[in-house]
Amino acid sequence: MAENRTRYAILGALTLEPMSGYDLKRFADESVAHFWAESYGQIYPILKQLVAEKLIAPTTRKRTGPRDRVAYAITDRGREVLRGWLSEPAEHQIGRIEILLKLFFARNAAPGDAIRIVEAFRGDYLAKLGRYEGTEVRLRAERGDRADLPYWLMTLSYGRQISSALVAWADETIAALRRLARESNSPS
Amino acid sequence: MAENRTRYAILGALTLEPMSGYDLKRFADESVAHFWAESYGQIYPILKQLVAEKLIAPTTRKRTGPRDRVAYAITDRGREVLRGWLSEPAEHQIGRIEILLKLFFARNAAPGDAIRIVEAFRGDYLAKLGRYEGTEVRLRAERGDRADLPYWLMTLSYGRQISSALVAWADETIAALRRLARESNSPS
DNA sequence: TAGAGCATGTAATAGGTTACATGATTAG
DNA sequence: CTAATCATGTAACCTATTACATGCTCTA
Repeated sequence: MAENRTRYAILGALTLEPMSGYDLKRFADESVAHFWAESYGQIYPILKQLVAEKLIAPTTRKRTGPRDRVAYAITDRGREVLRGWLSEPAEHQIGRIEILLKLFFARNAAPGDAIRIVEAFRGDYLAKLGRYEGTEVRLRAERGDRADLPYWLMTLSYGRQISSALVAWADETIAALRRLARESNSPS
Repeated sequence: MAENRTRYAILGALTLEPMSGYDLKRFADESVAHFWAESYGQIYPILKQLVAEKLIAPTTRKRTGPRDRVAYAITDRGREVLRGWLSEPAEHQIGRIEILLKLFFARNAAPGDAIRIVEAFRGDYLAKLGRYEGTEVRLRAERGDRADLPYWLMTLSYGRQISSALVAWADETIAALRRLARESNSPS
């Protein structure tokens, strides 16, 4: 069973600085959103668990906003556990890719449907590609001092390479689908 | 909420021929395994649901093996529902990519760990790449008659392109990690 | 003074995997 | 005879998302 990775995402984020549940969600949304998502429904219960296991500890409350804010800091044991996880190979998920499921059964679809779907897919990834470029520029400018920066850029590069491979695949696939449509219209 | 896609996977498979729950699992394992997985715990309950909704119907039992085997056939309503789903754009999942999470926090890891992990990752995708080539040859030979073949090849191409992009990314990333390690050992 | 953002949390639900139970038959 | 394969199913569990509740404070 895929062990709960949210725990490690939280431990990892807390190595950067102490954060509250709210902070963690914000952090996830702006930094790792392109390959990782977290929801409050996961974060808060797991924060409690981690405190019980002494992997993190609440720091003194601060009043930064309209409400008290409990920031959690990672403990030495927390760092050990994180390091342990980091030393294990990454499980690779089988991943369910919806567009491929549709394409696999596309013979049952109306003629233009498959093409439209792949075109939309292409558009999504082209847009992502643009955003990655932007993020890289911004990261280098704002976070050029961070020792973590090189690692962050590696994750961005992953996104960039996947996206451009998928745009290329979409182009090829759209061409093939058009060919198929022509052939079935005018069977020589 | 991501509507239950297993329903459509089953409906789609039953357009090829009537199948039992057992058959469906086998079919998934050998045809769409590289982008879709199904488990019995999903298949059997959903078969019942689909029967109740009249999207599929049990055919007469056959004795092909040591036990009775109930094959289900898709109904006209089932085909309609499938076509409806096929006409909608594919939702794209945010996807949680574990190796990127590890890399993102890799500054906390022991020196060689990140490199080892990316190397293992590279090996996995290189192996996949080889399997895709094999599958394509086999498919063309065994299923060259199937009208669905062109669609199936498109899903294979996706796998091939993703895999080779990821091998390239891994190469680049391993090089970058080695550079980082050298720099931290001998800070000029 | 209304609404947006801050901040924490929970309950309901969905979607899925794993492990197990059951029992027949066939191949080695 | 024993193990593997055929075949169907279920219960327990895990992970995660969504939607909601609460209530404060700052801004327009």
